[in-house]
Parts: sequence; C-alpha cells; structure tokens
Amino acid sequence: MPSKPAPDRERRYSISELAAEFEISTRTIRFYEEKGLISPRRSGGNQRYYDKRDRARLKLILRGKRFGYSLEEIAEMIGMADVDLDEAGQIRRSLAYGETKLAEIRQRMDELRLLEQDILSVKARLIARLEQLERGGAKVGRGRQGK
Amino acid sequence: MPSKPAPDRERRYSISELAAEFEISTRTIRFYEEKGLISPRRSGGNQRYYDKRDRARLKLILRGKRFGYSLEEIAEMIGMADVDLDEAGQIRRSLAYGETKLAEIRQRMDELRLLEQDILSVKARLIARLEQLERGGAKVGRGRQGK
DNA sequence: GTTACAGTTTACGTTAACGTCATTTTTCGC
DNA sequence: GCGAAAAATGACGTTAACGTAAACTGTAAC
Repeated sequence: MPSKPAPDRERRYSISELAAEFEISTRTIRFYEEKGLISPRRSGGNQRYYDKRDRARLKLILRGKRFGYSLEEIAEMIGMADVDLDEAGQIRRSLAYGETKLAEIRQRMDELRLLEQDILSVKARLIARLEQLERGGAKVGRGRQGK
Repeated sequence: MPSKPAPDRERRYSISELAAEFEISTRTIRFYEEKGLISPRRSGGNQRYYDKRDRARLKLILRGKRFGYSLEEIAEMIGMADVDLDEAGQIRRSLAYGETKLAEIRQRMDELRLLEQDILSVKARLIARLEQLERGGAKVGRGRQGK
C-alpha cells in the first residue's frame, strides 16, 4: 500500500488566464476575492494562482450571476459548498439549505418555461398580423408608443 | 351582426395595487415608466391607471429581472413585444429577434440544469461525509477558509 | 542585467436601480 | 365641502458591482 497517492501536479491558472477564458476583467476576479467568494493561493512573489477548484468556483459565481443572484446570495450558496466539512450538525444545516436552493432552482425552471410561452405567444400574434398584412388587410392596434 | 363587440369594461389597477401585488414599491413602477418599459394611461386628474396588458408587462419585467437581465435588455425584449404592428418588414425583424431570445432562454434552461447538478453533487459529498462521521471516521479536508 | 509585460495594492470614479424626503394635487368617505 | 389617504413630481441619496488610473513589484525573454 503506497503511503501517498501522489498530489498529481495540478494545473495552475494565472489571473489573466481565467479572465480571458471567462471574458471578465482581472479586476472583477480580484473583486470577487475581496468579497470572499474565492481565495486563491499565492505563489512566491505574492502572485495569485488558481487551481481546478477555484476555476469551478468562478464558473459557479458567473452562472449564479446570469440568474440574477447578487454576489451576496452567491456567497451564501458557496458558503454551503465550502463548509469544508466540520461538524455533523453543520453539515445537516447545509443540506437543508441546499434543499431550499434546489426548490428555488426548480421554480426558476418553471418560470423560464413561462417566459418562453410569453415570447411564443407574441410570436404567434406577430405571425398572424403578418399574414393579415399579406392578404391586404389594414387594421390599427392601440397605437400607444413608449418612446 | 352587432356593430361593435362592446369594449368589455376592462379591469383597472392603481399603482399601489400593482405595487402590493408584486411586492415592489410604487417608485419602482414609476421608474420603469421613466425608462420606457411601461406606459400606463392617465385618468382625469393625471393619475396613472394600468390595464391587463400593463400588468402582464410588469410581470414580464420582473420575470426578466429574476433571470439577471438588465432593464435595458428587457426594454429590447419588450420593444419586440410592443412593435404595435406597423410594417411587415418591422415584424419580420422582430420575429428574428424573438428567435434569438428563444435560443437564449433554452440555453438558460440547460444552465439551470447544470446548476442543479452542481448543487446535487455538493449534496452527495456532504451526505457521504456525514455517513463517514457517523461511522466514527475523522479526516480533514484542505481547510482553506474564505473568511 | 535590463526591458517589457503581467501582477499587486490603493484609491477614487461610474452606472444601474432604485430609496427617501419634501411639496403639491387628486381622490374618496362622510 | 372637508380631512385623510393616495398619487404626482422633483431632487438628492445610496448601494452593488465593477472601471480606471497611479505607483510599485515580480517574472520571463533575451
């Protein structure tokens, strides 16, 4: 039985590498760190280095943002993903929190379906109107413009 | 054949009614109007009155927000929902725009599924750790805290 | 070693999306 | 017709989420 599984020389990312990959600024990444959302290690002369997990973390943050979560909310989510395993009680609490989030996500899915329906029905209306126009009909709507 | 289908006395909402229903402030609603997102009619002494369509509009705005769209982006979406039927060319353009949005929405759905997977996998890890704890095992993770 | 580029910290600036008065009108119940 | 509640308008304040500039340090190629 080998004493250690060999730490497997993990891939390291510089801040600008990640910035380029996710199309955000380095400032943004440092900002997330200020807010406690990521905590990369420093190498030699005080430079940040990101590993696989940090990268996944960043991905999660951006994904959360795309769904309208604030950084603070994301921090909570991550707090859950980050408990770094302590006490059983803590873990149970985190599991409960996770359930809440899952429920939220499922509701979001339903809402997305609704949004899709909204747009589809607008589409239908437009197509109908278009066909009417092509048949030479002329009719005016409410004519209220939001300019 | 009756000359007119009778305009069907539509339900009217005051600004505070809508604010209460959607749990936002009246200021917010007026703000959306400033930005051209809604344009309610005024009744008698200059007061805003919202009809069914305005209400649906507001709903759409809030839904959009929950998905991280900015008001400006939502305005675009709505621009589409609002063309108020002019020329056939315009309509075709709007239809194309709608297709883009639909594609976006479908991608969002995929992402939501990914987010769900993220959380589910965290959950699995936590449960595994919990069971280990209950069997009396003790092991420490990386122990990096983002405080 | 030096030069040029990438990274670090500090600090002030900016923008979107409202919040919060203060003041003036309207509306509504009596 | 009147007082209280609701609405309108205008103006300034606030917060989150970065942008931007300056001044310094580390790192990589030659």
